[in-house]
Amino acid sequence: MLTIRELAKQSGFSPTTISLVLNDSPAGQHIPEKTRQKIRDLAAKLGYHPNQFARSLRSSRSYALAVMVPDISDPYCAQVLLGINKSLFGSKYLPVLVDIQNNRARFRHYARTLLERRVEGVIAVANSLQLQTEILGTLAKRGIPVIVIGRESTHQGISSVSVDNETGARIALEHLYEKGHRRIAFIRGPRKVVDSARRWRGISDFAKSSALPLDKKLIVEMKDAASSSEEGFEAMKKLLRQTRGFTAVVAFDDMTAFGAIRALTQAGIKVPEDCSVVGFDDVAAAAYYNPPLTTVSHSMEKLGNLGVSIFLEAAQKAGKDGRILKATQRKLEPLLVVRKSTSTV
Amino acid sequence: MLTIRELAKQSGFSPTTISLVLNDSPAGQHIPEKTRQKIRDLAAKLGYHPNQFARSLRSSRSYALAVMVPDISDPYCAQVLLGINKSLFGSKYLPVLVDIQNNRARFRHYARTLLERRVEGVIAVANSLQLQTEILGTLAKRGIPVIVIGRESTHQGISSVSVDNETGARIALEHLYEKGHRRIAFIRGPRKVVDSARRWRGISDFAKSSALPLDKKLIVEMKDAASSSEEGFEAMKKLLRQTRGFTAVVAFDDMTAFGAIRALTQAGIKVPEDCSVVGFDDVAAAAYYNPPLTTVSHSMEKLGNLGVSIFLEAAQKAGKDGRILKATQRKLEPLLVVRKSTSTV
DNA sequence: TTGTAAGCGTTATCAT
DNA sequence: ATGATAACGCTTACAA
Repeated sequence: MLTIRELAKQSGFSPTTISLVLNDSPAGQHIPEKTRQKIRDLAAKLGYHPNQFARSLRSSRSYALAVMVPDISDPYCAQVLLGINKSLFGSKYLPVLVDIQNNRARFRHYARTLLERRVEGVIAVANSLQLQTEILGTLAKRGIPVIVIGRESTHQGISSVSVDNETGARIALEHLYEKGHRRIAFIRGPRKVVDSARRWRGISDFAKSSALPLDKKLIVEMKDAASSSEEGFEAMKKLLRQTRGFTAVVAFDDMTAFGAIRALTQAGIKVPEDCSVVGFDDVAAAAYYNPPLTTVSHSMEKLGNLGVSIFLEAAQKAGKDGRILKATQRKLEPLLVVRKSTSTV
Repeated sequence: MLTIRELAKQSGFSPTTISLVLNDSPAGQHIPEKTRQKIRDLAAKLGYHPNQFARSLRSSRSYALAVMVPDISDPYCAQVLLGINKSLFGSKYLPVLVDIQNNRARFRHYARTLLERRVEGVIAVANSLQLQTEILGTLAKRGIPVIVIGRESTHQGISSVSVDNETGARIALEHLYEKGHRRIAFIRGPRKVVDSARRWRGISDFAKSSALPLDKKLIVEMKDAASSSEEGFEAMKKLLRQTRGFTAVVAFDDMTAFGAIRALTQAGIKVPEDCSVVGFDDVAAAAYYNPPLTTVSHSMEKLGNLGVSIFLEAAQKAGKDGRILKATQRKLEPLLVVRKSTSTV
């Protein structure tokens, strides 16, 4: 492998000069263009690449960003990852993927590993369960920027990028209301999940302000977060057993909506002709579901983008003055995407 | 940060002894248990972690495995990633995620970066287009184990884990045949995509051996690989414009099947009552689609597992005798997963 | 049984 | 304007 010393020999300049040129170091301001050219040309010709290990050892920087996801096969994660990758391209950072598998032990294990590897930051896609904060806190305390995606962080020193759940739920309901729906059913998220409460507040606020009655018979609550599609399916079946007196459903999220739609179709109820359905998230499959799902989009890609830009800023600051950037909280406004699963009464 | 030298001072032993103990080096066989204990205890107490940068510099090993995907938001990739991550857990390797975005320029860019970072291997999820081989070849030539997932590699020095497409297509068709279907339509994959031809061979072989006529009117070919769901939708609409004389469809893959189902539903044709549909891949969404899709599963998770085990073996060999393991080709037998999108005539 | 010292490749400091 | 040198922290051949 070609080293800078070898390059020095071949070019007749010293390693120092070469390093200064190749890194455009401010300390090498005075090196004449002619020298620079010679060095650059030779480096290119010989295919010289600085050894990252040596660099890292010198600078104690890994140029690695850890991306933690609760479960890689969750389509929600995939979109966020997309955003992260796009934003990271062009920077000198490479993402290290860490899949927690919704598992506490793995979480601990990886937290250690990441420390040892000296990753320069961690972007963690929020788990529906709240496992994370404590361990992430450990990382943050060690001076590593931690950014949580998808949930507001209360913890000092942890940044977050999340969605305005309240507004999201409100515009979903508003859409149905405007389409003339008055008998609307709800599949609420599990109590444990933080988002549930917020979304429900959006619902009840809108209901109050528009004098829409919320019938308890039309409200089902999900049990836990695993396989929301199955849960949506069951919830809808339960709903249908009790009553058919509704013309629309607000589902907790897209996966729930998918399950609900299946149950409706199976019961011979057509979506959207006989019953409208709205989801939340705008997961990729929403666009090609049968029928394509009207849903609240909060551009998970954008969540990822924002997460990266917070990280990049923190990393830069850290490199400069060795100080730690204080945590940032950002919130994204959601948007309704109207597809084929909703229609007028 | 605590160094081995500091630990040496505190313990009264030399850095050498400490290194030998902490790494269970064969060279340190003769160190008595008592010393070992003392050292281990102190290291644990002080929370000593060896600096990976220094280690890497010494050993020129990065303990990083690059995972290249054509498009992270493709559900096919997600499943493979899951398998890779699961298999990598417990090893000392961490996956570096590289999303090519179906883009040649990015591919080149990342190939360079990965070389510089000295990743110890590359697992590349096959692109539907054939961009890859040349650049991957460059990596392989440099002695980095390259494993392609999802397509047979012809290139010397590149390993691969792929699916028996022929068998897969055959069992899909066979299933419909056994359910009594005789007028069967086909949405063929794009010509460019290698898998298309293989799957079609499986189809025509079965047709021949069972005297099933293949009616040209019932065969549509897709144009390119982008957004196969949309293409499936269009293909089915085209099919329906020409004729309705079929009771079942074999789609190129799951995404195509999703599109086809949407078109059928939209035309008032019920799946599976009026028309059966089979897919290929068993993407996650297949399980919760409306209706849940009968499809050929080739456990992409397992593809990922196998890819990792090939890599791990190669990496170990490389570490030992510095030699490069010769490329391995593996093929997985697919399996039919019967769900709700197919029924008897 | 344990310790000394060299070297991995880079870059920052200081000298020329 | 350019170069010599030391240091980053670890491992390992060799010495004691």
